[in-house]
Amino acid sequence: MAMEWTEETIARLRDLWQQGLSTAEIGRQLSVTKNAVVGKAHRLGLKPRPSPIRRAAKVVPVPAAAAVETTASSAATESTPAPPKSEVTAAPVATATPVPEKAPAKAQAAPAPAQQAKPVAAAPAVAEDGPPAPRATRAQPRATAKSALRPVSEPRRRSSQSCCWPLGDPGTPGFHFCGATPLPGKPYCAEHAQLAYVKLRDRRDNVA
DNA sequence: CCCTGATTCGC
DNA sequence: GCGAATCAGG
Repeated sequence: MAMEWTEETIARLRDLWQQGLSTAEIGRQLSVTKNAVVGKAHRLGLKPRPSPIRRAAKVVPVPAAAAVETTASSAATESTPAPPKSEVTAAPVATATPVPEKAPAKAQAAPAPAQQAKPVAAAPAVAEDGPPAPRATRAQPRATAKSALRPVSEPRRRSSQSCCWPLGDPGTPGFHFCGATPLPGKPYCAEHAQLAYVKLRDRRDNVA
């Protein structure tokens, strides 16, 4: 069954996406797979994040018919003779977005260093429910978390004006977000930020 | 092997 | 429209 992309889930997707979280991570917090996340993100039109790969020349059949219609309509708009080979696609970085540098980002930029410390939705007060409430268990199953967790100074990228801490189970009637005023540059309010930024290396074991 | 995102294509 | 399968780079 297809995921119900409600306004709330979409809003969350957008928010998390904007925060720079990885697709897999967004998926975990949203209880969907990374594929679903990236797929939806595409359809939503948002998706200008650094891609690890270039993926340009594939084994796609590309019959001779593809070369047709070059002259027909698009006068001088479309004319890509296709690069000869390994074209180091100069990743079209955000057009006019103050995207943080990549280099320094590794040390102190995005709130999601990935693979080490990540803001995860720890089970709020509704954890007793039992359902797929976001949880933060398994602190350090492996030694990957060698570095200490520290969000340090977040880049001033206020995403929303309300804490997006999830309360309840997404998809259920009672689900809603905290809504309180978040900390500057963070998606959560002061209280939830404390719970959110914990060390954790959870994998994908959604319950939904 | 782990991770990442991108694209395809059956549903 | 959705997302698993697949691809592809780090």
